[in-house]
Amino acid sequence: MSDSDSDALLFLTDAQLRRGIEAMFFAYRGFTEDPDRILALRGYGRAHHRAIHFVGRMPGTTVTNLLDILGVTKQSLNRILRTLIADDLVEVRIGERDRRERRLTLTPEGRALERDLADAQQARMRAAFRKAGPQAVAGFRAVLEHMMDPALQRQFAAMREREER
Amino acid sequence: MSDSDSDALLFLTDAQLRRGIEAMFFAYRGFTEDPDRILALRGYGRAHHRAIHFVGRMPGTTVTNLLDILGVTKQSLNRILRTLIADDLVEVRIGERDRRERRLTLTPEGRALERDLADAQQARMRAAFRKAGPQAVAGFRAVLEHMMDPALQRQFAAMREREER
DNA sequence: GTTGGAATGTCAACAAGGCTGACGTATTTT
DNA sequence: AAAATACGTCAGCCTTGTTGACATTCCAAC
Repeated sequence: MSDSDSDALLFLTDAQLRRGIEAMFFAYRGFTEDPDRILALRGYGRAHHRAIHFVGRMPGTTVTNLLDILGVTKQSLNRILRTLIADDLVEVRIGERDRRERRLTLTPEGRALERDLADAQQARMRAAFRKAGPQAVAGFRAVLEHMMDPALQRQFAAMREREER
Repeated sequence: MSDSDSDALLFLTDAQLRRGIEAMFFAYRGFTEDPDRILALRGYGRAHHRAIHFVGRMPGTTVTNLLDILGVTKQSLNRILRTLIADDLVEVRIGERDRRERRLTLTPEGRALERDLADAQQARMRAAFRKAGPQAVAGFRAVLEHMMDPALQRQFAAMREREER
């Protein structure tokens, strides 16, 4: 291996990878902290946040679709969904074309909570993005995308397209 | 605001921030997946991984120090440590200067598991780093650092210095 | 020296939120 | 009519977070 080759690969050393791993761990804590505080006020947890987020993002989604995205069992999701429906944050309608499906949407109250949570989480993300600059943000996202499982990468790409429409 | 200003801030739109948030969520799943499989074989969870990782990184650390880094209650950590000690992965020595302290180190067996876990997690990180390139990796780390809480940022910087010695 | 407070760590009990397995009920597809 | 799909639910388990009560040790003030 030539000197320039090994130079070019210096960012792949064990030490560098370990730094990446630890950065990921510490940053994720910051990432969840602010919404966690809001959720705690209402006796909810992160699972509720995830459900609210993705129902808000894809209104009219089905339970099965949500299961794929969240990567939990239906029993687990059902428990959370049950409380959200009981608390009138999520609304269920029987599918029109296929009446086995349950179409999920946020109620006005659900949208309000979704905004609160998103605002809190986005504030920190915005600050980090601004301090790091656009180039860094592009890199941040590139690395994260490559770190996902292929199936999730596709999910992610699909959401991006939904965004652009 | 001039056109060039608004152009420069395009990476801070709500849509971009949302993409960042979702990327973070999906990527973290990938990030934990591979070690999770190894841990499951021995009946351990992520909490065990975190403890093993940081004890390996800072041999002779105390319980309190570990608590600061992991951000859980001492009761929670204690339960995990108890199993790791019983399974002979972590060794405890009473502090020499202050006999209230418990100094933690990995046993040879603990180091072996630590390496297995690190190898699994690093493999994915290395692949992502390589595909994204050195510039992206720098950006990735810059954004993550700015996303941490200030206290954790300091912890992170301290570990980096330890690295460089 | 003794004593009282602070720091360190342990044990017990509880809750959230994952999981598996089994089963029931509509509804659609074949 | 039979098979497959979408969803809900009951029961029970595990990990890992929490709070509360308690034991040990150190240190500093008296």
